[in-house]
Amino acid sequence: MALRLFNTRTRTIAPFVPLADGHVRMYVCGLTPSAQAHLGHARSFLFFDVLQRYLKHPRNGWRVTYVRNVTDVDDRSIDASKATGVPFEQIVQGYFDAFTAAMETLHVERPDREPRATEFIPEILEMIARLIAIDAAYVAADGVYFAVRSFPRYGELARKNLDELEIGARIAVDEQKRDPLDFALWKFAKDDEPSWPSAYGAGRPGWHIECSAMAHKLLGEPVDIHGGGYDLIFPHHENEIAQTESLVAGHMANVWVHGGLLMFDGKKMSKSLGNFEPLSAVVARLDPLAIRLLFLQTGYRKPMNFTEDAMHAANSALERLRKSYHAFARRAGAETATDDSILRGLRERFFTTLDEDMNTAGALGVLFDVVAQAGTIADARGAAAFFAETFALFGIASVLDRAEPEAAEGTLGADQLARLIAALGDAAPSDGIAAGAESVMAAVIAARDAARKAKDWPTADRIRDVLAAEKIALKDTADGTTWTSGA
RNA sequence: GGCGACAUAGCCAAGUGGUAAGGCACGGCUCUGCAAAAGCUUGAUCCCCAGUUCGAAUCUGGGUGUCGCCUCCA
Repeated sequence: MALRLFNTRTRTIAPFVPLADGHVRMYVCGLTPSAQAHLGHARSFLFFDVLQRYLKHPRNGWRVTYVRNVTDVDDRSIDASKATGVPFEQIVQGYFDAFTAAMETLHVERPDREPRATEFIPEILEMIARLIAIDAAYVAADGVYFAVRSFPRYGELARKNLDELEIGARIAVDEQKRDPLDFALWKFAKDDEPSWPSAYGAGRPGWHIECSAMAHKLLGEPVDIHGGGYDLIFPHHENEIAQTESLVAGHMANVWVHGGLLMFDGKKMSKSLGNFEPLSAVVARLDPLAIRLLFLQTGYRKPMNFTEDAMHAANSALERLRKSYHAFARRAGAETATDDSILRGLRERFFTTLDEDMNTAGALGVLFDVVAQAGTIADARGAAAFFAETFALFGIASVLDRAEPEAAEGTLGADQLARLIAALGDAAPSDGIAAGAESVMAAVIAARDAARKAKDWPTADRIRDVLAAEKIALKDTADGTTWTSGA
């Protein structure tokens, strides 16, 4: 068994083999930082991150060149600039920095290249010139357009028919275009808009040509994998194909991979609907590793609804995996190496499951089978190593470094301390509130322990009730009693 | 209006022809003086109808519902 991937162009799952020996070239359409990034972007880039990790994993052992572009100039950022007076470069940089920081907390590895559209203006203009030369593009009053009718295979990727598209098209009819579906390669600047000079007039690149030009320049054709979200299939990727394949023989990409969209409240998370919380805020509020786990628990091609309930479930699941790993690690110290067919079987099943179109959810299920079969697994060291390996693959390895939860945690307000001291009576620390939460709680716990030793259950339980009223929970463990405050 | 995807236990979800993984929650059990924590553990015949097949959640046809694309969008 080896890796198989679903190819949007053929709509089938087929074995994935790098075109160049042992080297995978992957181009993923990245962010347009003209607004806050959201969890939907994270889901998509998280998936390609895991894919990229797996391509490099010893199981496949390929070298990967991963390019993810940045569309650092577009209508939205220019409009925002006009409205606020802030240069568009600054607006874009701000959103991009926030996005990058969030990606880092999510442990999404940085692609090898993150090219920006504005750094490839010459390449873009060269491609436009070549398209004009073969009559696939033409100059109109407000820009340069690609003539979709010049490309016979237009619509092949999205399985759309040009004539049917036009019947229901909601595109504003533009007299300057030869066909309503023609799209801009170059947009002439109005008044004082940011622009770059060109043979046709000062302007800025259209979105689609950027990716064609950057992929061509940095990776060439065909790339092994061209990816993005499902919403990019049409028109973005269709247009990229039309542009590039008008100029080069064959396909621009061997496999087209598209990630399912993230929904919120039953609707696609999107800039236009604005139905999302900024990614930077989400990442600060929720455990980024639990977010990763949550996304990996659903097939990457399926639409997925984001809910707080699912988030909580992922938190618990992640915690369970972490605990199981630590249990194996503790056992591993004492044992002599063992050959373990059960563990080997589970490991093999993990990878054959993952091989089938990156079935991370199924593979995760195998991981939980390891947890469930902990008792029958003899090779604890091997199990710990297997966890470390798979966690690294899924980008959640750092959860293994997390220490066991603090024995005592939390802060208490002065009023809370005062009430506790009052309840303690003679057992309270002599310096009262000044003693601090730790000392007061130590006294409380000592008082309860004394009562428990004396089998004075009513007193012991009363103390716990007093604490409960202050939202303080006690936990009796083999090593003593710990407490936590708050929700 | 056109094109496409999805519909599995309370919630999330894997599984594409041979008698339904897993996670979370709930209930039960173990352990605890009790509780908490921890560990173990019980639940589904797969939206509806018809068909193909020895056999279908998995294939075909018809419904119903939800979502996406057709306009910037991962």
